Amino acid sequence: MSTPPSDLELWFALKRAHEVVRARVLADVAESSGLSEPDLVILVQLDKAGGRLRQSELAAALGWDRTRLSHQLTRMASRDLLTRDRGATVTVALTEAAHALITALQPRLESAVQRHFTSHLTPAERQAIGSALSRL
Amino acid sequence: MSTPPSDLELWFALKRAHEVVRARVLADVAESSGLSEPDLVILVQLDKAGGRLRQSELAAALGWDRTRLSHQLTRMASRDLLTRDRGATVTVALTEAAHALITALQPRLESAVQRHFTSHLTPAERQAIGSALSRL
DNA sequence: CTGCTAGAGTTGATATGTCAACAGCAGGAA
DNA sequence: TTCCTGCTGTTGACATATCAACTCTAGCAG
Repeated sequence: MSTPPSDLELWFALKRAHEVVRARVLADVAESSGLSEPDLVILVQLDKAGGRLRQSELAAALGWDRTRLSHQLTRMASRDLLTRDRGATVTVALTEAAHALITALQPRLESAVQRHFTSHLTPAERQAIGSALSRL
Repeated sequence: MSTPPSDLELWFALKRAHEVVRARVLADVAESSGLSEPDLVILVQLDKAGGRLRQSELAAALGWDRTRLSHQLTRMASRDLLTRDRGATVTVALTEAAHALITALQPRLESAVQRHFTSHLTPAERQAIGSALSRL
């Protein structure tokens, strides 16, 4: 019934909602694993790819730039979450420990996302959001 | 036609879309004003409130915690974008320069948001996203 | 008055994100 | 060969985000 949101209001609403959901999901993840958001997305991506990827492929899959990824991988390698094999190109691989961690974590992550995000959507909203996001 | 996205995929899609749109809008804003994202949201909020707010009200309006806001305001005050008047409580006010800046910037910001975000949505998607976001 | 408590802000340490500059290397063109 | 050029990755500087610990002040109970 209230006036429909302006473009700007819609944008700020998206930012706000994203921040809120992100904070809640990450709080769950951090509590059960000690992993941060960048840790998480990198481990999930590597796991999905079978445990190893060329660094540039990882960057492309995530949509990250080289610098950001390089810094993050340096920090993660220092915590023994992954290894870097340098050749003409660099290959990143999960460690045993990280593989076990991410395997155990996935179910919790899915339930957290469902609890804090998708469960609040109607089927129509879910469909609309899915199609809109895939287009952006 | 492809399988509908899982909860997790929908979540990662939201994160990715948010990052992409954010980067494009901010690139436009930064080019025309030199302002960063936190600069922008704070200036917009202050401007909307008439140019001054108690620091705690600003934090509540943005959904930011005290620490984050305090650090950010310190950096912005050092660039003469705002002033802090301390009494029993702290009042934050736009400077002349910042008010002029944000006034001139609003039209560009709206067009950037429209160009990079809302113009890609169908009316139905827009409606669904608006209602879903307001609920989260 | 003393002491307690809650709210508001600040500070310092550390993690993360962004930018510009650089290094190394492969594949050609000259 | 030498010299480009593009691709990949690193580094250092700085901006931003997060966390824990701290100060300060206003109330308020005893």
